[in-house]
Amino acid sequence: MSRMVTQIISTMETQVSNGPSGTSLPNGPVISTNGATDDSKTNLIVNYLPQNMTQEEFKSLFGSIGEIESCKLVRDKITGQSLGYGFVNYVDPNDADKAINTLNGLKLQTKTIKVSYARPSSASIRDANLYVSGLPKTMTQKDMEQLFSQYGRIITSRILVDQVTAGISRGVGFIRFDKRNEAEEAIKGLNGQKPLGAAEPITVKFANNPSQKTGQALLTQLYQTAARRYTGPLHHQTQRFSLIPPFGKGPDPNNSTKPILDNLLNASYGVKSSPSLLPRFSPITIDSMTSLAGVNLTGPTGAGWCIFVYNLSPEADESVLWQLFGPFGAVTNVKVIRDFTTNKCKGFGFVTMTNYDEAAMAIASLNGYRLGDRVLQVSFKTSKQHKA
DNA sequence: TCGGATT
Repeated sequence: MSRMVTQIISTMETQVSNGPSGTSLPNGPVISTNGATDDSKTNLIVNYLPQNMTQEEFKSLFGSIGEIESCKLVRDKITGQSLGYGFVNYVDPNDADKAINTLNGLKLQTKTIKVSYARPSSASIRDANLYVSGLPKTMTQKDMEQLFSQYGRIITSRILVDQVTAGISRGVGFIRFDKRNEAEEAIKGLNGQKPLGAAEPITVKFANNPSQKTGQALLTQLYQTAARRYTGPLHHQTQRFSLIPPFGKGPDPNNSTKPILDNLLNASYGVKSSPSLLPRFSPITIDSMTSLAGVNLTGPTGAGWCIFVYNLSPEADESVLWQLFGPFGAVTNVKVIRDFTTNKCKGFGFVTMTNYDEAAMAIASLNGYRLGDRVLQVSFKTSKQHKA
């Protein structure tokens, strides 16, 4: 990769300013009487950035609004992976306001970015984000906020919803408090407790960093994107498995916009590779973010299409699922269900794929596929364990 | 023979 090595930024939600010039320019930073800069009207936090957006793309997008004093895409200290958020400090408060008005809610790939004023940097607001699971499906975001608000000021909250069933709660969500100690109190008070009228207790814990996809999921998506760019969809394995024609050829009555959106829906902004046998991955910089800005992605934006895989051997592991499903398209997650005590596979697992047609092709091809001495049963996951 | 979930 020839890309300039971007700095690895700590996981702290802090903005390190390049510092004021020391003189007060007409549109320059506001200097308070004690000499500290007041960034409250110029400094923005940007959330839900696409996983592979680069510092350069980030700066390019927000620089299109006005002069930037400093900006940072926040990355994992160890892996260098984007944590999906960043800070932009404008010179002119009017530009900060303009950025919120024009860029908040912008859809980029599968994300809808959030642009808002950043809170002043402080140690006490770090690690104040909670992950909540086991929520009753009927509980709304407002209900959840009400439950948690007794412990402090809530900055953000969210309940994750199922993409296919049009917004049914997945029973998990997030609550970010203003202060870490408020979050700690909420864990003490609510973890393992049953909300009023709920049948099951909820789990409340500190959240992981955003978008911590497995490295393998990222690699798989990169591979898919790169390979398809030059050879079209991988169908060598499809042909081995079935007589179904390769997908991606000819009109697709179910999704006529797919070719246009293909690059955006997949993991990369763009991957160029030499047309050799082994793909090389060298990200390219797109010239203008405006090409992305005009596109509104439609359809599922959530987890993807969940596939149930039955009749795996007790020894099966995640890698077999990656190998089986990866050739059909973008796989975002695989899971082998294991017995808690023996740690052996219970005979089934799940695979999540981004695109419906690829998931359908994988199912059509892999259902009935013989893996060792077993015949797999593969289908879309049902919502409940009842049979048809 | 259909989990656990990480914006």
